[in-house]
Amino acid sequence: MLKNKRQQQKNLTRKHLLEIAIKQFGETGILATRTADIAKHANVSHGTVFAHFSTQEDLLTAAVEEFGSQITQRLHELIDTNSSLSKILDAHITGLIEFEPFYTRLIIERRLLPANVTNTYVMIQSTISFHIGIAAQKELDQGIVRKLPVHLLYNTWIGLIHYYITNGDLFCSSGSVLKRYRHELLQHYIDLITI
Amino acid sequence: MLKNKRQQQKNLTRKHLLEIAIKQFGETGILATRTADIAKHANVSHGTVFAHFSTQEDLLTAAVEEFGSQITQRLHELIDTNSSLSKILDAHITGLIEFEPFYTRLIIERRLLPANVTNTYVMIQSTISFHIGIAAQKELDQGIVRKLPVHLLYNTWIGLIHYYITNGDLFCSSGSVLKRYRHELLQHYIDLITI
DNA sequence: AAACTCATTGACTTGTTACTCATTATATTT
DNA sequence: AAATATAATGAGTAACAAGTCAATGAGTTT
Repeated sequence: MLKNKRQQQKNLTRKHLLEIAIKQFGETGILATRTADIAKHANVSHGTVFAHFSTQEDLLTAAVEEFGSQITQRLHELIDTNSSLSKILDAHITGLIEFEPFYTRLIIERRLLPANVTNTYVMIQSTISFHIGIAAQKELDQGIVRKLPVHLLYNTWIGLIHYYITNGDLFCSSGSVLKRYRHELLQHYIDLITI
Repeated sequence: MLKNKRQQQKNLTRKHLLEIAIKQFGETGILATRTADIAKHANVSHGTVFAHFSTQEDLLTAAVEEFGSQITQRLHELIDTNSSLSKILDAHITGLIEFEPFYTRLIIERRLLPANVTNTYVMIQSTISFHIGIAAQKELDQGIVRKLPVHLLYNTWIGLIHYYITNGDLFCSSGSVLKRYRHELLQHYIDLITI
């Protein structure tokens, strides 16, 4: 399949547009990025964008889904199912750091974006919540972790991480908030939930 | 001062515009609310908006500042300085609930708004962080609360609350997330931090 | 190699919205 | 009461950005 030059080229352009879109969304913000910006950075004409995606929303949806499958795949690779909770949380942060620019924009802007973006957001969260849930329950049974509802343990962790990400401008003027605070946050959270 | 009819009227219109703006921002979203919407709901012409505020950003800034002083004043009224940490957190939620629509939009959209909005945001957070800090330290000294850095105790609380607010669409389809989860969240947080 | 297909182009159209300004009506001053 | 000042009006302007489409030229088919 795709042996013919035209199809290959078209497919390549599409992939390239998505790649550039993800990059631009991360740098400029999702809502603030214009279709013309993406075209320019991808070295194609403005019209080409609409030859591949019928509307801006289509492009956005495709980019978010592409991002979603990339990050969930990476998280799956990073997480060892039999690890301790602490190791899983550490892997979680490692994964987020690799995708930090876009991930940051996604959690900041999600509520202002088309509804279908939420599907991807939920998928990403489910990926990690599943593993955290299992590890937390295990350590809870072993008496390592305090007796608290698993979903609240999870929400507390995500809440803390997202709080630092969404307020990254206040926590550090430039650079990655996650890199800077990962150890402090992980240590604090573990201290908090262990008996 | 302001004895003359014209000045009174002008001042009244200005206050009314701010009031309507805050209401509309809460209902429609801050970025999604157009100057024409505010004019319409305030029953004034579109031009009148610009007779009072030279730009949309000016209006936004004034509205956010007005909101900030209202909510911080109310929080001060609600918080009893000598209360337990639990009571202070409860008062905090009570205060947020009274201003929930706008507060929700503010924490969702803050990063996309003009920089000066952040000043008000920080002021609101400082108000509550001050009281929580004192109460937490007190209970920490009394051995009621686990030995953890106060700023992390605070960030965990705010992170949890903000997580529920910003993901309100996922936690409950309509109505106030804070009303629905206040007891669960407060109970969980107290369980988490007490020895 | 001629006919045809289609990815790409970029100037153009359309819709939106912040902001302007000459005009009007009403209050204040002389 | 006449002259003046100004709050409010709303039709009009300008800028921006998404989306369109006839033209182009390279690739594919016959």
